[in-house]
Amino acid sequence: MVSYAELRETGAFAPACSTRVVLDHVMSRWGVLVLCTLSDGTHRWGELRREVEGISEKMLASTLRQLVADGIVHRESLPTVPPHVEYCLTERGRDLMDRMLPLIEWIAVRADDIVGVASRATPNAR
Amino acid sequence: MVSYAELRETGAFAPACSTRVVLDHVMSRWGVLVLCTLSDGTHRWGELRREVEGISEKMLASTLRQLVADGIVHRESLPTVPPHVEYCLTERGRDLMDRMLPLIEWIAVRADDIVGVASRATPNAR
DNA sequence: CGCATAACTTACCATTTGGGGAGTACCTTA
DNA sequence: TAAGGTACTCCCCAAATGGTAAGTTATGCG
Repeated sequence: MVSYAELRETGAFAPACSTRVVLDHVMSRWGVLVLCTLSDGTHRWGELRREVEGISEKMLASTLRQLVADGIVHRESLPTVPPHVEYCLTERGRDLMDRMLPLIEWIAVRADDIVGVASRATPNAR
Repeated sequence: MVSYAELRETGAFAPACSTRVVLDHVMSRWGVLVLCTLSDGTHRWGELRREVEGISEKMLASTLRQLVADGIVHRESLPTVPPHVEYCLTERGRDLMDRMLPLIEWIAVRADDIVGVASRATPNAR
């Protein structure tokens, strides 16, 4: 188990480093949602479009392209007409989601509470 | 331990829900970096500005304002001249970072490999 | 014949994001 | 009296983000 401080000293968080790039891919607004959905199993394009509510075709396409290029998501195109394309996590993707899901769950459970603090804007809160 | 599928069924990931709002605050480009730095202990404004390389004053201010409003970061202003302001994680923030740091570390360790896959574009990788 | 279907891509345009730099407040020190 | 240090806020503008809608490809079906 490495600490954040140790990693920082290795230069792992410099302005244009690979860590920041991966962070941007994986923790982007739509990236997180797509990955969570895929953590549930293989999904087709159309299913992802429906399940990740609010995503546009453009963003779904570019998000998936990025995650596939990063080796986190696997794309399988079945040679049927009309085309069927399936997406699932690679082993690397499953490893990643093993770490991300606990975080997502923690957030989902407490989210109402957290934005509640904000919207009530209680000056003497806590 | 709740699963993503179960959470989804509760409506926890609908388009403008609190989960997505918190996700946006906490997993934003600068939010992650500020939180990681604070997970290392209390920091002053000027220290954060230096340690989170590349952040502008504007973004540091708005990121901190958001995290403070969400009850994740605590702000303490010391009545000295010139002013000293200290930021640290709240208990909620420490809880959050307990979940986030393993993920960050996993990413930092493998980031070179991941973007490497992208630039090499190896079709049979992993 | 021509429409439907699935998974995209492309072009255009509005909104959002975010950088730069000046402004502010306040007391201390030269 | 003037400069300086600290932690901001505000305004303007350029650049990136992302939505909408139309186009594409290939074939089965009414």
